[in-house]
Amino acid sequence: MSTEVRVRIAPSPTGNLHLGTARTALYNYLYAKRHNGKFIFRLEDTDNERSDEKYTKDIIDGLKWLGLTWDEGCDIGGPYPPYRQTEKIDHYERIADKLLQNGFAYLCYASTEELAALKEEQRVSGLPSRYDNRGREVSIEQREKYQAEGRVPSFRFRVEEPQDIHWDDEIKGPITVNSADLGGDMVIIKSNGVATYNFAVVVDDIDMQMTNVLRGEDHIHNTAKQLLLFEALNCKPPHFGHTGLIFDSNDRKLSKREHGELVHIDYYKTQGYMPEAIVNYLIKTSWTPPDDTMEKFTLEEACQMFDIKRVSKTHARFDMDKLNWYNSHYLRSLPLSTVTERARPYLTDFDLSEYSHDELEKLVDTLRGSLTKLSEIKAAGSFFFGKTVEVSDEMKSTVLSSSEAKKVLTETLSSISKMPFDDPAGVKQIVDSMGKELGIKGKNLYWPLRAALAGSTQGPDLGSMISVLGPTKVQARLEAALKNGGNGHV
RNA sequence: GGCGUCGUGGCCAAAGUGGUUAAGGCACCGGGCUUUCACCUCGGAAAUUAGGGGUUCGAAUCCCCUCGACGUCACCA
Repeated sequence: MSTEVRVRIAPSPTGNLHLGTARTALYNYLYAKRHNGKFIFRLEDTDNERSDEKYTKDIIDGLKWLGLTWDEGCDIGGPYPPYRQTEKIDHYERIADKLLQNGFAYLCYASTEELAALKEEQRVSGLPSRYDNRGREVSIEQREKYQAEGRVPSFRFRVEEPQDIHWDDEIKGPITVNSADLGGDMVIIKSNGVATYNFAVVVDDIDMQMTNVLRGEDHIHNTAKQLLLFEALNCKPPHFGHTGLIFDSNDRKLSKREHGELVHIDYYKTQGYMPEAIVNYLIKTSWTPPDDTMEKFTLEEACQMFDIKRVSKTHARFDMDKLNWYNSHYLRSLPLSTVTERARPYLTDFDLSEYSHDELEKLVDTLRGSLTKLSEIKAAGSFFFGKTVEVSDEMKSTVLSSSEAKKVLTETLSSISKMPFDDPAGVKQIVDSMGKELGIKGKNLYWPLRAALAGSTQGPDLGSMISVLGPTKVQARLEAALKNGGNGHV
C-alpha cells in the first residue's frame, strides 16, 4: 500500500495573509489534489510576542476566499491534533528530553549578553557569525554554579561538522549544504520553555506524517538543519521542494516594509479583485501548464494538470499589469450573478432598491466590460442611481446648449413610449432611426443623450444604458436637461 | 565575508535525455470594429539565450571561469 500524500501550509500568525504565503499554499494544495492526498493547515504560533488571533483569522479567511480548503487544520481538527503549536508545548519538550538523554542535545547556559558578545567578536574579526558550541562540555560544578546564579538553560542540538547534507529537491534538483555552515549547535527549546521553529516543525511534520514539504527558497538552510533533526529522531524525512521568492520590478523581495498593503491578500479583496484572477495569476507566476500556451485556467483545472516538475526554479516577478489583465478577464467572464453579488458591497452608497434583482444584474453587465477591479464600479456606475444626474456647466454649454441637441432630447423624450426597454439593441435602433429622421448623426446625436442621461459623453453602450435606466429615469433626465440644459441655469 | 540558489526580448516564460527561421502571454505600436473609451480582432516592433572560454558536424541546453541578482548565516518564523 503506497502512502498517502500529505502536505501542509504552516503559516505563523504574525501578520495578515501574504501573497507569498498564498502562493505556497496554492502549490501545496495543487500537489495534494493532483495526488489525491491531504492538505493540512497548521498554525505555527510559537512566537507569542508577535502572534495575534486577528492574523490567524485573516489568514484563514484569505485562504478560504481564494478557494483553498483543507482536510485537517486548527479550525476543523483532524486525526493528528493539535494543529496549533502552542497547544503542544509540553510535547516538544518531551521529545527534546529524549534527545538530551540520547546525547544528541545538551543544556546551554549561555546568556543573551554572552552570545551577543560572541557575535560582536566575530563581526569585528570578519568571521561568519555562529555559535561556538562552547556549552558542549560544561562541568558539573560549572552547571551548578550557573543554576545557582539563576540562569535558565536552553536546549541545544549537536550539529556534527563538517558533514555534507544533501537532498534531491523536488523543484531545484540536488542540493548540498555543509553542516559547518549552519551556525553551530542549534537551540531547539528556548529558555522560556518553548520549542524553536526548526524543532517544532520537524516534530509536527513527523507527528502529522507529512510526505512532502513545498515552501520558499528562504528555507533552504532550514531544510538542512531539519534533515539533521529527522535523522536524530530516527524518522524518514519528507520530500522537500523550494520555490523562488516573489520580487518586485527592482528585484526586491515583496515585503510589508517596502510594499505596504500590496503584499496582503486582504488588499486585493477590498480592491475588488476576483479570487479566480489571483489564483490564476499566482499559479501562473511560476508554473507552466502542460499546454504551455495556456494562460487562463481555474483552480480545479490546475489541480488536474499540476506537475511539480514544471515549477520554475527562478524568482517570480510580481507584475500588477498582468494581475489586472487577469482580473478584467474574470470580471467579464465569470457568471453575471456572481459578479453582481460581489459588486454589491461597492454600491452601498446608492439606493439599490431603485433596481430589481434582474435589473441590477443588467446594470452590472453593462459596466463590467470597462473595469479592471470591482472598486471602480462605484464611480463608473454612479450615474445609474438617483432620479436625475449631475451635469457639469461645461457639459451643458458645450454639448447641450445647441438647438440641434435640444431637438435630439425632445425627440427622444417623445419616443420613450416606443422604446423596447428590455432590448438594448432595439433601443439603439430607435435612437438611430430618430437621428436619421432629424438628419443628425454621430457625436451630434449621441453626445447630447449621453450628457443628459449620464453626465458624461463616455461610458457603456448607449442602448444598454437607456435600457438599464428604464423609462422613468430616462424621462426625468431628459426633461431636466431640457429645462436646465442651455446655459447651466436652473 | 562564508555557504547556497538562480540568470532566455522592457516583464513573465516555453523549448522530454544538444539538431532547421529561439513558442506563447503581459506591456508597447499600428489597422479593423465602435459616436468615443474599453472589450474583441488582425498585424508589428522587440533576444548575438548575463559575459568569456571550451566539448561537438551542431548548444539556450554539457564542462570550466568571471560577473550579477537573490537567499541564508537568531533563544523570529
